[in-house]
Amino acid sequence: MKATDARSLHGQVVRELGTRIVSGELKPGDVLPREDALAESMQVSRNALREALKVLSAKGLIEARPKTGTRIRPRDAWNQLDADVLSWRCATMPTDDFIEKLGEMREIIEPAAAAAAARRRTQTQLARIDTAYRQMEAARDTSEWAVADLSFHNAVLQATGNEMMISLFTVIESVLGMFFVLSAQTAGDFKYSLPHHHKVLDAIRRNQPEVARKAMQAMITDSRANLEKRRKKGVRKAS
Amino acid sequence: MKATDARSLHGQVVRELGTRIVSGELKPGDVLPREDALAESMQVSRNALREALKVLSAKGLIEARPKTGTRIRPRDAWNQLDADVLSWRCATMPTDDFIEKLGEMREIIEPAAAAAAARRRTQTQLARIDTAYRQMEAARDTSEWAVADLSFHNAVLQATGNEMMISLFTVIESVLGMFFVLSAQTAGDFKYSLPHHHKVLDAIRRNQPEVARKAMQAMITDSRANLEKRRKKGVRKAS
DNA sequence: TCGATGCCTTTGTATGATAAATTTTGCTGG
DNA sequence: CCAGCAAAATTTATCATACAAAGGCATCGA
Repeated sequence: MKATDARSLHGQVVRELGTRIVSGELKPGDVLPREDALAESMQVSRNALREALKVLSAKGLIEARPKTGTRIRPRDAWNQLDADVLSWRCATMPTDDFIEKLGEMREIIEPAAAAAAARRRTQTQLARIDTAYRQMEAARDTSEWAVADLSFHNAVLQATGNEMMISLFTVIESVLGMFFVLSAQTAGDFKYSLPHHHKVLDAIRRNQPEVARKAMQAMITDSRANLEKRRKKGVRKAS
Repeated sequence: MKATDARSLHGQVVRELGTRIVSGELKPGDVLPREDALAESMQVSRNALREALKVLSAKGLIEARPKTGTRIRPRDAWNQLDADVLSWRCATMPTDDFIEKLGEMREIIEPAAAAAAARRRTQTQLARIDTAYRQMEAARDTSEWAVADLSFHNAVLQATGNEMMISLFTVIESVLGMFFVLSAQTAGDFKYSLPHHHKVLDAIRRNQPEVARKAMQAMITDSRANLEKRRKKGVRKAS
């Protein structure tokens, strides 16, 4: 769940090349310069560069072969659910299209997760969701709200007990991240979704899967509509 | 989507250490031997080892810090949707619990994907699904059926046009892989799910999202029941 | 024209050395 | 005896260089 360490040198190289690829500055099919040349141009040893290339290769962004060189792989080979890839996309390409897709993913994942959580949550897991909810209640600004909100949705995913579901938190994280950015300007009633969260919490507490699913579904539908509204109001080049 | 190349040396190291970690032979919290010692014990250079460690680190399996050493991260930090991690789990830990979770994921993803595909598929994408269906029809043995089945479900995911959905194909791949292994013994009517697939194809062709969703849902429910049945019949230690 | 063989470029692997970071230890002063 | 700071030791991080292997390209021959 943790992004690659940006402090280390090869971490910086990963981030640099990764963003260049994801942003489209380096297109699929392009071949990178030779390793020693690229290493020199980035002011790192070939060794550090190679470690970075291996990481990018693990994310499906590139592929290296002797003699042929290292080339960018097609977009559908990328590990689109990787935490770094998602964050790089969010950082460089907040197109309407991408936001829409993120919302779609969320709408698939979270209601199902809420239902599963209502079915199988342990006492401890419920307590964690409850704690997050209270922190949302107590939040005094958008920043506090943001971390509490993330905690809430993370706790719901945790309560499913399905580790693959939990790994999908990276997607939810991206969605909420975009939302917070876009709603930072209109800092008015940032707690408006509290009732929705309460319904979800309550349904999970009472072990009512279908109620939890519907409540979560309603919350997300509302959230997407809200996002759409703010996006239209906000400053944008293309109409 | 492609697993790490096992031909290269560091690829072998990744696989070796990865399976040892995922299988539980190396437990979370354990610290690996020092890099030079580990490199020597695995008969590779420290360089190749480090590249492997970086890849495992990118998958969230390990974390390295100076002086402290390299240690196995807790399971919920692992990138459970990574193609390699999934395949290593399938190879070493086909517990009932894990199969159940895979089925749950599939039941969440595929109906939603079918609905989205029915809504947005292009002509070309539909053609690809159709082609896969015909290959399933024409399959003469379980092996041919397996590749065609994978093609079909992959084509449906592709037709959603959502790249994150497409990346989830790794999960479906794992589920079907397990299914094929378990159903290899009873090679009787391997085409029994053909009508289900036809309904899905038809609904997607006619742009009927809810019909497609229900058809896919029915297919998966049936598939899970079937898997459960075979699993009980099969040779197992624990009842 | 086709095919095989040798060369050449690029990634893959190995080795040794130095830097940086962090924990531990030990020293000093109160 | 304890607190706090400084030095040391250990481990990863980075660098530099050399050689091996693989894959394409050209050349040469039939």
